[in-house]
Amino acid sequence: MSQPDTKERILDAAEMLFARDGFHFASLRAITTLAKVNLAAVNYHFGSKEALLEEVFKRRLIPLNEIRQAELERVRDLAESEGRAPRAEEVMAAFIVPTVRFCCQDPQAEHFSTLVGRAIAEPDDTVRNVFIHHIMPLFLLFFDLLQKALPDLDIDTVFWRLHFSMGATTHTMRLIGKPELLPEGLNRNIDIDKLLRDLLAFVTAGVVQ
Amino acid sequence: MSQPDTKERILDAAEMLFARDGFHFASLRAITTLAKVNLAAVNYHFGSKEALLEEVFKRRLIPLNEIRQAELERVRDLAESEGRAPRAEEVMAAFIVPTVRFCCQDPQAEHFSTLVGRAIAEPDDTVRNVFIHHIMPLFLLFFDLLQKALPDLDIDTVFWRLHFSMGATTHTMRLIGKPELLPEGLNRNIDIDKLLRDLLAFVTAGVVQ
DNA sequence: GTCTATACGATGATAGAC
DNA sequence: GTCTATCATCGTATAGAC
Repeated sequence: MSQPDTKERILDAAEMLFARDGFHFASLRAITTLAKVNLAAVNYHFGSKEALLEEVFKRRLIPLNEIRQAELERVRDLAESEGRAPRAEEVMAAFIVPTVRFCCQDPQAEHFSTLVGRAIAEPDDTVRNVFIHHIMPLFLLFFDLLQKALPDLDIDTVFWRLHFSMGATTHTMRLIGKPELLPEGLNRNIDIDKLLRDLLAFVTAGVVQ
Repeated sequence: MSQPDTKERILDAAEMLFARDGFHFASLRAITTLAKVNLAAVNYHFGSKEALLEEVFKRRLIPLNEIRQAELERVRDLAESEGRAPRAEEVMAAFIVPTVRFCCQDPQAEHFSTLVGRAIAEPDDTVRNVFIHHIMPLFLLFFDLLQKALPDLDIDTVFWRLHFSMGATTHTMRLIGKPELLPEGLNRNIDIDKLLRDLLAFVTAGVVQ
Protein backbone atom coordinates (compact mmCIF):
# COMPACT_ATOMS: atom_id res chain seq x y z
CA MET A 1 0.00 0.00 0.00
CA SER A 2 1.40 3.33 -0.97
CA GLN A 3 -0.79 4.99 1.67
CA PRO A 4 -0.74 2.45 4.49
CA ASP A 5 -2.92 4.51 6.79
CA THR A 6 -5.63 5.49 4.33
CA LYS A 7 -8.26 3.23 5.89
CA GLU A 8 -7.41 4.38 9.40
CA ARG A 9 -7.58 8.03 8.38
CA ILE A 10 -11.00 7.46 6.82
CA LEU A 11 -12.21 5.62 9.95
CA ASP A 12 -11.00 8.43 12.21
CA ALA A 13 -12.59 11.12 10.09
CA ALA A 14 -15.84 9.18 9.75
CA GLU A 15 -16.04 8.50 13.47
CA MET A 16 -15.57 12.18 14.22
CA LEU A 17 -18.10 13.42 11.67
CA PHE A 18 -20.68 10.68 12.35
CA ALA A 19 -20.47 11.69 16.01
CA ARG A 20 -20.64 15.44 15.35
CA ASP A 21 -23.21 15.55 12.55
CA GLY A 22 -24.95 12.17 12.62
CA PHE A 23 -24.75 9.49 9.96
CA HIS A 24 -27.07 11.16 7.49
CA PHE A 25 -25.59 14.64 7.56
CA ALA A 26 -21.96 13.55 7.48
CA SER A 27 -21.35 13.41 3.72
CA LEU A 28 -18.66 11.27 2.13
CA ARG A 29 -17.28 14.44 0.59
CA ALA A 30 -16.78 15.96 4.05
CA ILE A 31 -15.30 12.74 5.42
CA THR A 32 -12.84 12.23 2.56
CA THR A 33 -11.83 15.90 2.62
CA LEU A 34 -11.07 15.71 6.36
CA ALA A 35 -9.20 12.42 5.86
CA LYS A 36 -7.29 13.97 2.93
CA VAL A 37 -8.22 11.13 0.58
CA ASN A 38 -10.15 10.97 -2.66
CA LEU A 39 -13.94 10.69 -2.60
CA ALA A 40 -13.84 7.27 -4.26
CA ALA A 41 -11.52 5.86 -1.59
CA VAL A 42 -14.43 5.13 0.75
CA ASN A 43 -16.17 2.93 -1.77
CA TYR A 44 -12.91 1.30 -2.76
CA HIS A 45 -11.88 0.41 0.81
CA PHE A 46 -15.26 -0.18 2.45
CA GLY A 47 -17.82 -0.65 -0.33
CA SER A 48 -20.42 1.85 0.81
CA LYS A 49 -21.20 4.54 3.36
CA GLU A 50 -23.22 2.00 5.37
CA ALA A 51 -20.31 -0.44 5.37
CA LEU A 52 -18.04 2.35 6.56
CA LEU A 53 -20.39 2.99 9.47
CA GLU A 54 -20.29 -0.69 10.26
CA GLU A 55 -16.47 -0.68 10.35
CA VAL A 56 -16.44 2.38 12.59
CA PHE A 57 -18.81 0.49 14.85
CA LYS A 58 -16.90 -2.81 14.83
CA ARG A 59 -13.59 -1.14 15.59
CA ARG A 60 -14.99 -0.37 19.06
CA LEU A 61 -17.36 -3.30 19.55
CA ILE A 62 -14.81 -6.08 19.05
CA PRO A 63 -12.35 -4.90 21.75
CA LEU A 64 -15.26 -4.22 24.11
CA ASN A 65 -16.62 -7.71 23.56
CA GLU A 66 -13.23 -9.21 24.39
CA ILE A 67 -13.23 -7.37 27.71
CA ARG A 68 -16.78 -8.47 28.54
CA GLN A 69 -16.09 -12.06 27.52
CA ALA A 70 -13.02 -12.16 29.78
CA GLU A 71 -15.00 -10.75 32.71
CA LEU A 72 -17.83 -13.25 32.30
CA GLU A 73 -15.37 -16.13 32.05
CA ARG A 74 -13.58 -14.88 35.16
CA VAL A 75 -16.87 -14.92 37.10
CA ARG A 76 -17.71 -18.39 35.75
CA ASP A 77 -14.28 -19.85 36.58
CA LEU A 78 -14.18 -18.31 40.05
CA ALA A 79 -17.57 -19.82 40.91
CA GLU A 80 -16.52 -23.19 39.50
CA SER A 81 -13.28 -23.22 41.47
CA GLU A 82 -15.28 -22.54 44.63
CA GLY A 83 -17.82 -25.23 43.75
CA ARG A 84 -20.83 -22.93 43.72
CA ALA A 85 -23.18 -21.23 41.29
CA PRO A 86 -22.19 -17.74 40.16
CA ARG A 87 -24.01 -14.96 41.97
CA ALA A 88 -26.46 -12.91 39.91
CA GLU A 89 -24.85 -9.66 41.02
CA GLU A 90 -21.41 -10.83 39.87
CA VAL A 91 -22.79 -11.85 36.48
CA MET A 92 -24.59 -8.57 35.93
CA ALA A 93 -21.51 -6.58 36.98
CA ALA A 94 -19.23 -8.56 34.67
CA PHE A 95 -21.29 -7.42 31.69
CA ILE A 96 -22.46 -3.99 32.73
CA VAL A 97 -19.35 -2.47 34.29
CA PRO A 98 -17.14 -2.81 31.18
CA THR A 99 -20.04 -1.73 28.97
CA VAL A 100 -20.66 1.55 30.78
CA ARG A 101 -16.99 2.28 31.45
CA PHE A 102 -16.11 1.72 27.81
CA CYS A 103 -18.50 4.46 26.78
CA CYS A 104 -16.92 7.01 29.11
CA GLN A 105 -13.30 6.62 28.18
CA ASP A 106 -13.34 8.91 25.15
CA PRO A 107 -15.61 11.53 23.58
CA GLN A 108 -16.75 9.24 20.74
CA ALA A 109 -18.51 6.94 23.19
CA GLU A 110 -21.83 8.74 22.97
CA HIS A 111 -22.16 7.89 19.32
CA PHE A 112 -21.04 4.33 19.81
CA SER A 113 -23.89 3.71 22.23
CA THR A 114 -26.45 5.04 19.73
CA LEU A 115 -24.92 2.77 17.10
CA VAL A 116 -25.49 -0.21 19.38
CA GLY A 117 -29.10 0.80 19.93
CA ARG A 118 -29.59 1.32 16.23
CA ALA A 119 -28.17 -2.07 15.35
CA ILE A 120 -30.61 -3.70 17.77
CA ALA A 121 -33.58 -1.90 16.26
CA GLU A 122 -32.44 -2.22 12.65
CA PRO A 123 -35.19 -3.74 10.48
CA ASP A 124 -32.79 -4.65 7.69
CA ASP A 125 -31.62 -8.21 8.24
CA THR A 126 -28.16 -7.77 6.74
CA VAL A 127 -27.20 -4.92 9.05
CA ARG A 128 -28.81 -6.50 12.11
CA ASN A 129 -27.16 -9.85 11.46
CA VAL A 130 -23.72 -8.27 11.54
CA PHE A 131 -24.45 -6.96 15.01
CA ILE A 132 -26.07 -10.17 16.19
CA HIS A 133 -23.13 -12.16 14.87
CA HIS A 134 -20.77 -10.14 17.08
CA ILE A 135 -22.89 -9.98 20.21
CA MET A 136 -24.62 -13.37 20.21
CA PRO A 137 -21.83 -15.63 21.58
CA LEU A 138 -21.33 -13.12 24.37
CA PHE A 139 -25.05 -12.91 25.05
CA LEU A 140 -25.40 -16.69 25.23
CA LEU A 141 -22.58 -16.93 27.78
CA PHE A 142 -24.21 -14.13 29.77
CA PHE A 143 -27.58 -15.87 29.55
CA ASP A 144 -26.12 -19.24 30.56
CA LEU A 145 -24.38 -17.80 33.62
CA LEU A 146 -27.53 -15.98 34.73
CA GLN A 147 -29.54 -19.21 34.45
CA LYS A 148 -27.00 -20.91 36.70
CA ALA A 149 -27.25 -18.01 39.14
CA LEU A 150 -31.05 -18.28 39.22
CA PRO A 151 -31.69 -22.07 39.14
CA ASP A 152 -35.24 -21.80 40.48
CA LEU A 153 -36.53 -19.65 37.61
CA ASP A 154 -37.75 -20.96 34.25
CA ILE A 155 -35.74 -20.07 31.16
CA ASP A 156 -38.26 -17.57 29.80
CA THR A 157 -38.34 -15.60 33.03
CA VAL A 158 -34.55 -15.44 33.14
CA PHE A 159 -34.44 -14.31 29.52
CA TRP A 160 -36.90 -11.49 30.01
CA ARG A 161 -35.22 -10.24 33.19
CA LEU A 162 -31.94 -10.22 31.31
CA HIS A 163 -33.61 -8.39 28.45
CA PHE A 164 -35.04 -5.77 30.82
CA SER A 165 -31.56 -5.28 32.27
CA MET A 166 -30.02 -4.82 28.83
CA GLY A 167 -32.67 -2.22 28.04
CA ALA A 168 -31.91 -0.30 31.22
CA THR A 169 -28.18 -0.42 30.44
CA THR A 170 -28.30 0.64 26.79
CA HIS A 171 -30.82 3.38 27.54
CA THR A 172 -28.45 4.69 30.22
CA MET A 173 -25.47 4.67 27.87
CA ARG A 174 -27.49 6.81 25.51
CA LEU A 175 -27.69 9.59 28.11
CA ILE A 176 -24.05 9.52 29.20
CA GLY A 177 -22.28 12.29 27.34
CA LYS A 178 -25.56 14.08 26.68
CA PRO A 179 -26.19 15.68 30.09
CA GLU A 180 -27.93 18.58 28.36
CA LEU A 181 -30.90 16.24 27.87
CA LEU A 182 -31.36 15.87 31.64
CA PRO A 183 -34.39 17.75 33.03
CA GLU A 184 -33.88 21.00 34.93
CA GLY A 185 -32.78 20.69 38.56
CA LEU A 186 -30.71 17.56 38.11
CA ASN A 187 -27.00 17.24 38.58
CA ARG A 188 -25.58 17.40 35.05
CA ASN A 189 -22.12 16.45 36.20
CA ILE A 190 -22.72 12.71 35.98
CA ASP A 191 -20.72 10.66 38.49
CA ILE A 192 -20.05 7.48 36.55
CA ASP A 193 -19.09 5.44 39.61
CA LYS A 194 -22.30 6.36 41.41
CA LEU A 195 -24.33 5.80 38.25
CA LEU A 196 -22.80 2.34 37.82
CA ARG A 197 -23.61 1.45 41.44
CA ASP A 198 -27.21 2.68 40.99
CA LEU A 199 -27.67 0.78 37.72
CA LEU A 200 -26.21 -2.43 39.15
CA ALA A 201 -28.36 -2.18 42.27
CA PHE A 202 -31.42 -1.57 40.07
CA VAL A 203 -30.97 -4.53 37.72
CA THR A 204 -29.84 -6.83 40.53
CA ALA A 205 -32.98 -6.02 42.53
CA GLY A 206 -35.09 -6.69 39.44
CA VAL A 207 -33.29 -9.89 38.48
CA VAL A 208 -33.27 -11.59 41.88
CA GLN A 209 -36.42 -9.85 43.24
CA MET B 1 -60.72 19.41 -0.48
CA SER B 2 -61.07 17.44 -3.67
CA GLN B 3 -58.97 14.63 -2.18
CA PRO B 4 -60.06 14.72 1.46
CA ASP B 5 -57.84 11.83 2.52
CA THR B 6 -54.61 12.85 0.81
CA LYS B 7 -52.86 13.71 4.08
CA GLU B 8 -54.05 10.50 5.74
CA ARG B 9 -52.87 8.38 2.82
CA ILE B 10 -49.45 10.02 2.98
CA LEU B 11 -49.30 9.45 6.75
CA ASP B 12 -50.25 5.76 6.40
CA ALA B 13 -47.66 5.17 3.68
CA ALA B 14 -44.97 7.09 5.56
CA GLU B 15 -45.62 5.23 8.81
CA MET B 16 -45.27 1.90 7.07
CA LEU B 17 -42.13 2.79 5.10
CA PHE B 18 -40.40 4.69 7.92
CA ALA B 19 -40.90 1.62 10.12
CA ARG B 20 -39.86 -0.87 7.44
CA ASP B 21 -36.91 0.96 5.90
CA GLY B 22 -35.97 3.64 8.43
CA PHE B 23 -36.33 7.39 8.08
CA HIS B 24 -33.33 7.85 5.84
CA PHE B 25 -33.97 5.04 3.38
CA ALA B 26 -37.69 5.63 2.97
CA SER B 27 -37.68 8.09 0.06
CA LEU B 28 -40.45 10.61 -0.55
CA ARG B 29 -40.82 9.11 -4.00
CA ALA B 30 -41.56 5.68 -2.52
CA ILE B 31 -43.94 7.18 0.03
CA THR B 32 -45.88 9.27 -2.48
CA THR B 33 -46.04 6.38 -4.95
CA LEU B 34 -47.47 4.06 -2.28
CA ALA B 35 -49.92 6.78 -1.22
CA LYS B 36 -50.85 7.39 -4.87
CA VAL B 37 -50.19 11.12 -4.62
CA ASN B 38 -47.82 13.47 -6.38
CA LEU B 39 -44.27 13.86 -5.07
CA ALA B 40 -44.81 17.52 -4.25
CA ALA B 41 -47.82 16.75 -2.07
CA VAL B 42 -45.56 16.01 0.91
CA ASN B 43 -43.95 19.42 0.82
CA TYR B 44 -47.29 21.08 0.16
CA HIS B 45 -49.10 19.43 3.09
CA PHE B 46 -46.27 18.99 5.59
CA GLY B 47 -43.42 21.27 4.53
CA SER B 48 -40.58 18.76 4.62
CA LYS B 49 -39.71 15.10 5.12
CA GLU B 50 -38.78 15.79 8.72
CA ALA B 51 -42.10 17.57 9.36
CA LEU B 52 -43.86 14.54 7.87
CA LEU B 53 -42.06 12.29 10.34
CA GLU B 54 -43.20 14.52 13.16
CA GLU B 55 -46.83 14.25 12.02
CA VAL B 56 -46.53 10.47 11.79
CA PHE B 57 -45.38 10.46 15.40
CA LYS B 58 -47.94 12.94 16.65
CA ARG B 59 -50.87 11.09 15.13
CA ARG B 60 -50.26 8.14 17.48
CA LEU B 61 -48.27 9.75 20.26
CA ILE B 62 -50.88 12.37 21.16
CA PRO B 63 -53.72 9.86 21.77
CA LEU B 64 -51.33 7.54 23.62
CA ASN B 65 -50.05 10.41 25.73
CA GLU B 66 -53.61 11.40 26.63
CA ILE B 67 -54.23 7.88 27.92
CA ARG B 68 -51.01 7.84 29.91
CA GLN B 69 -51.64 11.36 31.24
CA ALA B 70 -55.14 10.34 32.37
CA GLU B 71 -53.78 7.24 34.10
CA LEU B 72 -51.06 9.18 35.90
CA GLU B 73 -53.58 11.85 37.00
CA ARG B 74 -55.94 9.15 38.21
CA VAL B 75 -53.18 7.67 40.38
CA ARG B 76 -52.26 11.13 41.67
CA ASP B 77 -55.88 12.09 42.48
CA LEU B 78 -56.68 8.78 44.14
CA ALA B 79 -53.65 9.12 46.43
CA GLU B 80 -54.57 12.73 47.22
CA SER B 81 -58.17 11.83 48.06
CA GLU B 82 -56.87 9.21 50.46
CA GLY B 83 -54.38 11.61 51.98
CA ARG B 84 -51.31 9.58 51.14
CA ALA B 85 -48.41 9.55 48.70
CA PRO B 86 -48.90 7.55 45.49
CA ARG B 87 -47.39 4.08 45.54
CA ALA B 88 -44.42 3.51 43.24
CA GLU B 89 -46.02 0.42 41.74
CA GLU B 90 -49.20 2.34 40.83
CA VAL B 91 -47.14 5.09 39.19
CA MET B 92 -45.07 2.67 37.16
CA ALA B 93 -48.17 0.75 36.05
CA ALA B 94 -49.98 3.93 35.03
CA PHE B 95 -47.25 4.64 32.50
CA ILE B 96 -46.11 1.21 31.42
CA VAL B 97 -49.42 -0.65 30.98
CA PRO B 98 -50.92 1.75 28.39
CA THR B 99 -47.55 2.02 26.64
CA VAL B 100 -47.17 -1.70 26.06
CA ARG B 101 -50.86 -2.32 25.38
CA PHE B 102 -51.07 0.49 22.82
CA CYS B 103 -48.49 -1.19 20.65
CA CYS B 104 -50.30 -4.55 20.65
CA GLN B 105 -53.86 -3.50 19.97
CA ASP B 106 -53.90 -2.99 16.20
CA PRO B 107 -51.63 -3.90 13.29
CA GLN B 108 -51.06 -0.26 12.30
CA ALA B 109 -49.80 0.57 15.79
CA GLU B 110 -47.26 -2.22 15.44
CA HIS B 111 -45.45 -0.06 12.91
CA PHE B 112 -45.55 2.74 15.45
CA SER B 113 -43.83 0.68 18.14
CA THR B 114 -41.09 -0.18 15.66
CA LEU B 115 -40.78 3.52 14.90
CA VAL B 116 -40.54 4.46 18.57
CA GLY B 117 -37.89 1.81 19.13
CA ARG B 118 -35.91 3.13 16.21
CA ALA B 119 -36.41 6.79 17.06
CA ILE B 120 -34.87 6.41 20.49
CA ALA B 121 -31.86 4.61 19.09
CA GLU B 122 -31.52 6.70 15.94
CA PRO B 123 -28.05 8.24 15.45
CA ASP B 124 -29.65 11.24 13.75
CA ASP B 125 -30.56 13.95 16.23
CA THR B 126 -33.23 14.93 13.70
CA VAL B 127 -35.30 11.87 14.45
CA ARG B 128 -34.60 11.55 18.15
CA ASN B 129 -35.38 15.16 18.97
CA VAL B 130 -38.85 14.93 17.46
CA PHE B 131 -39.62 12.07 19.81
CA ILE B 132 -38.11 13.70 22.90
CA HIS B 133 -40.05 16.90 22.31
CA HIS B 134 -43.37 15.09 22.47
CA ILE B 135 -42.64 12.83 25.40
CA MET B 136 -41.10 15.40 27.73
CA PRO B 137 -44.21 16.96 29.39
CA LEU B 138 -45.56 13.52 30.20
CA PHE B 139 -42.20 12.42 31.48
CA LEU B 140 -42.10 15.34 33.90
CA LEU B 141 -45.49 14.40 35.40
CA PHE B 142 -44.30 10.81 35.69
CA PHE B 143 -41.11 12.00 37.35
CA ASP B 144 -42.97 14.23 39.79
CA LEU B 145 -45.28 11.43 40.92
CA LEU B 146 -42.42 9.02 41.39
CA GLN B 147 -40.59 11.56 43.55
CA LYS B 148 -43.70 11.79 45.76
CA ALA B 149 -43.83 8.00 45.92
CA LEU B 150 -40.17 7.83 47.01
CA PRO B 151 -39.81 10.82 49.38
CA ASP B 152 -36.66 9.49 51.06
CA LEU B 153 -34.61 9.39 47.84
CA ASP B 154 -32.78 12.36 46.36
CA ILE B 155 -33.98 13.69 43.02
CA ASP B 156 -31.05 12.32 41.02
CA THR B 157 -31.56 8.79 42.30
CA VAL B 158 -35.26 8.91 41.46
CA PHE B 159 -34.49 10.20 37.99
CA TRP B 160 -32.02 7.46 37.19
CA ARG B 161 -34.27 4.70 38.49
CA LEU B 162 -37.05 6.09 36.31
CA HIS B 163 -34.65 6.23 33.38
CA PHE B 164 -33.61 2.61 33.93
CA SER B 165 -37.29 1.62 33.92
CA MET B 166 -37.95 3.47 30.66
CA GLY B 167 -35.02 1.69 29.10
CA ALA B 168 -36.35 -1.71 30.14
CA THR B 169 -39.79 -0.81 28.77
CA THR B 170 -38.73 0.55 25.38
CA HIS B 171 -36.27 -2.28 24.87
CA THR B 172 -39.11 -4.73 25.54
CA MET B 173 -41.43 -3.01 23.06
CA ARG B 174 -38.74 -3.47 20.44
CA LEU B 175 -39.03 -7.25 20.79
CA ILE B 176 -42.83 -7.48 20.86
CA GLY B 177 -44.00 -8.41 17.39
CA LYS B 178 -40.56 -9.76 16.49
CA PRO B 179 -40.55 -13.11 18.34
CA GLU B 180 -38.31 -14.59 15.64
CA LEU B 181 -35.45 -12.67 17.26
CA LEU B 182 -35.78 -14.65 20.50
CA PRO B 183 -32.97 -17.18 21.08
CA GLU B 184 -33.61 -20.88 20.47
CA GLY B 185 -35.45 -22.75 23.20
CA LEU B 186 -37.62 -19.85 24.29
CA ASN B 187 -41.37 -19.59 24.04
CA ARG B 188 -42.00 -17.47 20.94
CA ASN B 189 -45.69 -17.14 21.62
CA ILE B 190 -45.37 -14.03 23.77
CA ASP B 191 -48.08 -13.70 26.43
CA ILE B 192 -48.53 -9.95 26.74
CA ASP B 193 -50.29 -10.10 30.10
CA LYS B 194 -47.52 -12.21 31.65
CA LEU B 195 -44.86 -10.05 30.03
CA LEU B 196 -46.49 -6.93 31.48
CA ARG B 197 -46.59 -8.50 34.95
CA ASP B 198 -42.92 -9.53 34.69
CA LEU B 199 -41.86 -6.09 33.45
CA LEU B 200 -43.81 -4.30 36.18
CA ALA B 201 -42.42 -6.58 38.87
CA PHE B 202 -38.91 -6.00 37.54
CA VAL B 203 -39.02 -2.20 37.46
CA THR B 204 -40.92 -1.98 40.75
CA ALA B 205 -38.29 -4.11 42.48
CA GLY B 206 -35.58 -1.88 41.04
CA VAL B 207 -37.35 1.37 41.84
CA VAL B 208 -38.26 0.67 45.47
CA GLN B 209 -35.41 -1.80 46.16
C1' DG C 1 -56.77 25.72 -1.96
C1' DT C 2 -55.04 21.34 -4.18
C1' DC C 3 -52.51 19.12 -7.14
C1' DT C 4 -49.22 18.27 -11.14
C1' DA C 5 -45.15 18.54 -13.85
C1' DT C 6 -40.71 19.64 -13.85
C1' DA C 7 -36.24 21.47 -12.58
C1' DC C 8 -32.26 22.29 -9.28
C1' DG C 9 -28.30 21.37 -6.38
C1' DA C 10 -26.22 17.85 -3.60
C1' DT C 11 -25.42 13.16 -2.53
C1' DG C 12 -23.68 8.12 -2.73
C1' DA C 13 -21.95 5.20 -5.98
C1' DT C 14 -19.11 3.53 -9.97
C1' DA C 15 -16.44 2.78 -14.33
C1' DG C 16 -12.16 3.26 -16.40
C1' DA C 17 -7.63 5.59 -17.05
C1' DC C 18 -3.30 5.75 -14.76
C1' DG D 1 -4.45 2.07 -4.94
C1' DT D 2 -5.77 6.36 -6.51
C1' DC D 3 -7.82 9.59 -9.46
C1' DT D 4 -11.31 12.03 -12.65
C1' DA D 5 -15.55 12.05 -14.70
C1' DT D 6 -20.06 10.67 -14.67
C1' DC D 7 -24.47 8.64 -13.20
C1' DA D 8 -28.89 7.77 -10.74
C1' DT D 9 -31.34 9.29 -6.96
C1' DC D 10 -32.26 12.17 -3.24
C1' DG D 11 -35.01 16.27 -0.81
C1' DT D 12 -36.72 20.43 -2.08
C1' DA D 13 -38.72 24.40 -4.65
C1' DT D 14 -41.79 26.56 -7.89
C1' DA D 15 -44.70 27.72 -11.83
C1' DG D 16 -48.98 26.93 -13.37
C1' DA D 17 -53.29 23.84 -14.21
C1' DC D 18 -57.72 22.92 -12.10
